[in-house]
Amino acid sequence: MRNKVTISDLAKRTNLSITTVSRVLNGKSEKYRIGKKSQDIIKQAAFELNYVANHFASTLKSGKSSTLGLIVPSLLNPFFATIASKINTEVRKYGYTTIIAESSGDIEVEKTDLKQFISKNVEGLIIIPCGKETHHIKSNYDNGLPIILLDRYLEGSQIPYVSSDDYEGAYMGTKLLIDHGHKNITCIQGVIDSSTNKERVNGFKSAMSDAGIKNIKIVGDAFSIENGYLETKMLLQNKTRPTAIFTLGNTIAFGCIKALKDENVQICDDISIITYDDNIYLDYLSTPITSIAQPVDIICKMAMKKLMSSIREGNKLNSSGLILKPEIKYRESISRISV
Amino acid sequence: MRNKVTISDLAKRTNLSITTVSRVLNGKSEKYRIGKKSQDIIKQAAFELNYVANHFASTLKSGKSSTLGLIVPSLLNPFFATIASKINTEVRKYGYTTIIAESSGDIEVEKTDLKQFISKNVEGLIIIPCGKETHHIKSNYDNGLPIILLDRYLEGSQIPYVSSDDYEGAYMGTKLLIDHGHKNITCIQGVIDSSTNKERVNGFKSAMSDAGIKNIKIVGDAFSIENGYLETKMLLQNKTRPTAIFTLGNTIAFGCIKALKDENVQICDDISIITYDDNIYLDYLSTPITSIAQPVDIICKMAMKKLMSSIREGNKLNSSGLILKPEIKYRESISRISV
DNA sequence: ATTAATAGCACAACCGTTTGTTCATTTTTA
DNA sequence: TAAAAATGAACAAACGGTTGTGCTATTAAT
Repeated sequence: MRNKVTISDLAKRTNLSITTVSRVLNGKSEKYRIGKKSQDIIKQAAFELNYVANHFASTLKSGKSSTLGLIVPSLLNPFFATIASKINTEVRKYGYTTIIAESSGDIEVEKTDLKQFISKNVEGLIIIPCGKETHHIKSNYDNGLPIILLDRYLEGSQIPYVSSDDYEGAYMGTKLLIDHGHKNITCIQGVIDSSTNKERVNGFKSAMSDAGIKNIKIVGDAFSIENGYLETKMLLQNKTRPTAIFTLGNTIAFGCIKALKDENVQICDDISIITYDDNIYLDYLSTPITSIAQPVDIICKMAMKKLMSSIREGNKLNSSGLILKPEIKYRESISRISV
Repeated sequence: MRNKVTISDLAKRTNLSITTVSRVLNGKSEKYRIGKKSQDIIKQAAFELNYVANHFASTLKSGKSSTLGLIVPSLLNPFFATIASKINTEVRKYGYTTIIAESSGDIEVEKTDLKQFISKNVEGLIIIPCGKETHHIKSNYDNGLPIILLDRYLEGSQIPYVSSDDYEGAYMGTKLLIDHGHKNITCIQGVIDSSTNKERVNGFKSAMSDAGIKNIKIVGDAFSIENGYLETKMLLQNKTRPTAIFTLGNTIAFGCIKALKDENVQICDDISIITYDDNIYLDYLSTPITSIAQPVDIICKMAMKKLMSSIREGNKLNSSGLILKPEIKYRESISRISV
């Protein structure tokens, strides 16, 4: 089996002590006054032997793992994959490493993942929670582990989060539809328990009420293609079809689009569509779909900034949420209808 | 700061030795004849204190990290994100954990990632190599670390891989175009150095030659939307446009589609398209694009099977490649033209 | 009633680092 | 020139587990 070169190999080779080698390699030569010559010898040897410190040993001793844990529902969803990727590159800038886990939307898996992360001494956690259960997260947060929630927050948990203003976004989207003359709008929602969904639904409702529209229809229960597909299929059975559909997530949107296609309903011409969450592929569709885009990039950067400062300065993250403004990506899926 | 409960906390609490606690918690009670009563006491205590073994300490001692490293070019590309997700869930079944790194297509990053993985004692590596450089990987492989390449292989490296038959796939795709009467076909390729690309290009060429077509046009140099976009734009400038385009990757395809749209060229009617790599979104396009789909699921499962057996039995992976058959996903982007 | 076997558990070394402290030299200061 | 300060490097104790081996009480065998 492979035999890794250890710090003591370097010590032997250079005729210096393990201590000295460690210090040089950790950039503490100054602090401990290691001679320039010794430094060079050690560095050279480390290079020649291609030495890489055993991460476990150093972490065990120092307690610093330089590792952050990220839990996302699924990488299959491009929205989350994008977040994972951005967080990943962002983390790298700080000299940290990310370990990624997928909860598959299963709270039990999320708990297991969390435990694994803890056992790996992660210094901080970025979580897109998949349920409304908060205890497993909260207990670690209360214990002093820096944690930040992304995209969704956990009600009443006091755990800091960064997300965009889902209420506002949904309000904007709905208003856009209304301003185009739509009154008969159906909203296809995602996981009912999620904060994200709740906010969006509220935004939708408010916009409708504010416009004096009484008939508020909300259907669905999952952020999935299937949900979008099924609900749309059912919608199309109704005697009076809606003139517009607001899907609260891009997977839902794609399911909806599929159903519309199945039934030969023209997007925009027959039914207008707007969806929450942008997705690059929305642009390539037969009819490009207008969307409410979250500033994913900023969200990730902000989250990392907060998290890292908490880790570095050891100050507890203030439990407030940071909410960014979403924006509309105008495309061609909304028609203007006259009453 | 959070103070984790350690094994010695359990020992104290149960009035048993650290040794005994460790053995019980590791399921070695039988082997070391620990009394039933002690077992219960220990398990109970562990449960109550929510004990999680320090992963670093145990790995350090045992050498077994139960961790696999996965390096993909980028999670932004749904194809790779899918692989990451599948590998991730597959690995979980084996009781292992995956750590994911993105090389961003940068060989230097790939090297750094690799080093990090090594320092984390990964027991095995799954890599989608981004370049043609092989040394950093090969040296670890030769050292006895189980490594398996996915999707692409490294020429002359003898490192085992699992991929689909790119030559065959490209041949099939090209033939499909030819069978529909196309002769003037342009192929937009990806990274020229990659094995994947080479095989596909060869498959394309062979199919063309076999059909007696002399005029073989190949352009492009990256698996990116931009490359697809730019090359297509240029193609459209030519006096005689091709009647069909074969894009060698789905990102390229999307770039191509965008360009076509820009120039108001109708897919299928004006120019036929087929692309390598399936993508769920290909189905939602104005004209659904026919593709050569790799059996991603099987590829991931096979790779894991090989890798795990090598890790478990300690037998060196035989350096052969496993090549699976791709298949055509028929959609609506190819027109039949008469000569 | 002895001795041998077995059950039940603890000792202590070790995994590869980090780090407070100590020790020996050399240089500076008075 | 003796004492103080600065320089350069090593000792040894952790970190939190794992594991070969040894020790003591029972129980079984003779």
